[in-house]
Amino acid sequence: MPRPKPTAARVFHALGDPTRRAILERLTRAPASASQLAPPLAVTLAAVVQHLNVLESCGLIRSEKSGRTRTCRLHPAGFAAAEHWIAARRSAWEERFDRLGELLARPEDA
Amino acid sequence: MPRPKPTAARVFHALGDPTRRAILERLTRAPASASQLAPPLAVTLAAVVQHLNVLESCGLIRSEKSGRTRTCRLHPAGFAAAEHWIAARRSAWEERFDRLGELLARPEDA
DNA sequence: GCAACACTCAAGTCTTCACTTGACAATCAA
DNA sequence: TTGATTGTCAAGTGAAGACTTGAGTGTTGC
Repeated sequence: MPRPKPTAARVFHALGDPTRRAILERLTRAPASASQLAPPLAVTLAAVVQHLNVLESCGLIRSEKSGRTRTCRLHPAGFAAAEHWIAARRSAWEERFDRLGELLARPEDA
Repeated sequence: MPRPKPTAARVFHALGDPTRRAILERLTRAPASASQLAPPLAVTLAAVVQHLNVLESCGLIRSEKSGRTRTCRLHPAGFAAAEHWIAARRSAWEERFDRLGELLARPEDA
């Protein structure tokens, strides 16, 4: 099970797919196995496993195998990577906005 | 110019593409026109415009045309949608985590 | 007016990727 | 041991979408 790195790029790509988002929504409620996740999604077990690999490879979930079942649970590292990316863009935007406001508020004595 | 709605689904799909993320990075520094954005991206102007349409349709940027040039700037609505989605998942996860901690910390007198 | 510019639109190509199928491995339970 | 369960692997298919090309529209400046 390769665990490359939770970069924002990988995370956003992972979050772009509706099936994967549905899996994450389900896992916010409780950990689950692949065979538990598949039925409500109307896809094959094999497809679910592929999605789980994507999610795990970018740090959004962790899974551990005991016996023949693989239990998956949310992992916040991937979420943090995405949040940081967004927050950085947002703060840069707000900073520029503030500077603009300052400029506009300055008394026009120039 | 259709402006459907900044849903998290649309935003994550938009953020999943590296070229679009590069455009957003560029726009955090300053507003820009399509022809200004294209050269460093090594794609056609037409491709850039397609990306801009995607970004605008999910609320990540706004653009206004004056004369023959279309100026694009970041717009925080789309970012907020994505942030809210992540925050909701994260808080649900943390709440469950807290309950688990409570359970484990409870004196084992049962 | 005319040429250069900035963008728009409509096909069409080509790659990526979500999904399925079918075979296989490992584990559990009777 | 045997059969059912759970997951893994390897192709292969089909659709979505990123990108290009080429033609066209409106704008600016000479």
